[in-house]
Amino acid sequence: MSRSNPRVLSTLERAGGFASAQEVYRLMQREGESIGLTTIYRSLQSLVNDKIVDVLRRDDGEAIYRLCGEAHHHHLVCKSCGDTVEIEGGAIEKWAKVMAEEHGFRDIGHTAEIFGLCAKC
Amino acid sequence: MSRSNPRVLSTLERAGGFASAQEVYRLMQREGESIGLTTIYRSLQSLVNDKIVDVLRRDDGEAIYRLCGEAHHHHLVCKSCGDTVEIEGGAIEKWAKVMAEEHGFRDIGHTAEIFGLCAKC
DNA sequence: AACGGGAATGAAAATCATTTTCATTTGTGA
DNA sequence: TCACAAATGAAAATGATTTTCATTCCCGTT
Ligand SMILES: [Zn+2]
Ligand SMILES: [Zn+2]
Ligand SMILES: [Zn+2]
Ligand SMILES: [Zn+2]
Repeated sequence: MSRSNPRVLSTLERAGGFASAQEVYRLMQREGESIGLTTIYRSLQSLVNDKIVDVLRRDDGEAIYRLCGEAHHHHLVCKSCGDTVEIEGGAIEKWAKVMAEEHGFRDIGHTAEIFGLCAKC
Repeated sequence: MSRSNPRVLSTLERAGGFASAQEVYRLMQREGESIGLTTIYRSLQSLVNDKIVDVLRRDDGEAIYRLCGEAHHHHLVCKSCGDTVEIEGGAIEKWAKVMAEEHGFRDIGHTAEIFGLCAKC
């Protein structure tokens, strides 16, 4: 596998930590950086593998990459404008544990996302 | 706009109420039905507009259409053998609603999955 | 410095779901 | 029967993502 090109991560940060591969590409072009789209896809994929960014899907199916902090959290995402709020899992954390025990599962993780329309949309 | 071709809805039901457009197409072909892919996309879109089916996204970005009224549930998946258990959302359902309200989001949906190692693995 | 091999890069082609175009067929009411 | 709108689907277009593959870059060794 390949390692992430640092300029890609840097651009994702500059984009507000939330963008599609195509958007990162256009942004870098606009700023005069010379890079291939392929490298952007590869770098983002590598960042996902390393759990440095999350990947979600827009309503239209395009993948959006989001820089994630260390702390475990969940997302509230606007279906229309892509605005994202990091939220606490609250009751989910216990729910996951209880459900897993109940069915004999161990070594668990979980994902939970909420999608909807934000106040502006 | 166009109205939904009834054979498409019937096929989606027969598929367990959960399939992509391409899967509906392949299923109808296998059963000897003559229909164009375009009509399937149009019909599914129309069913979505009429709120007869939901549309979600697979991890790979492909749209999957789900008959509304299918019981809402979540999954507990084994990372190793792929075994899957359908589970109730429990506290999650209220969590999603509360979190959304708190941030001014409306018209929401959510996803939540737990993954781990099952008893056999 | 010259060499060599593996990693990184990116242009171009391939893939694949979905949408658009547009010519043809079908249904329906006057 | 006629006219006309809606429905259909083949084919082309679109657009994101992946694959291919030749070239370039990096780095340690001779
Ligand atoms: Zn919004
Ligand atoms: Zn959590
Ligand atoms: Zn298992
Ligand atoms: Zn739920």
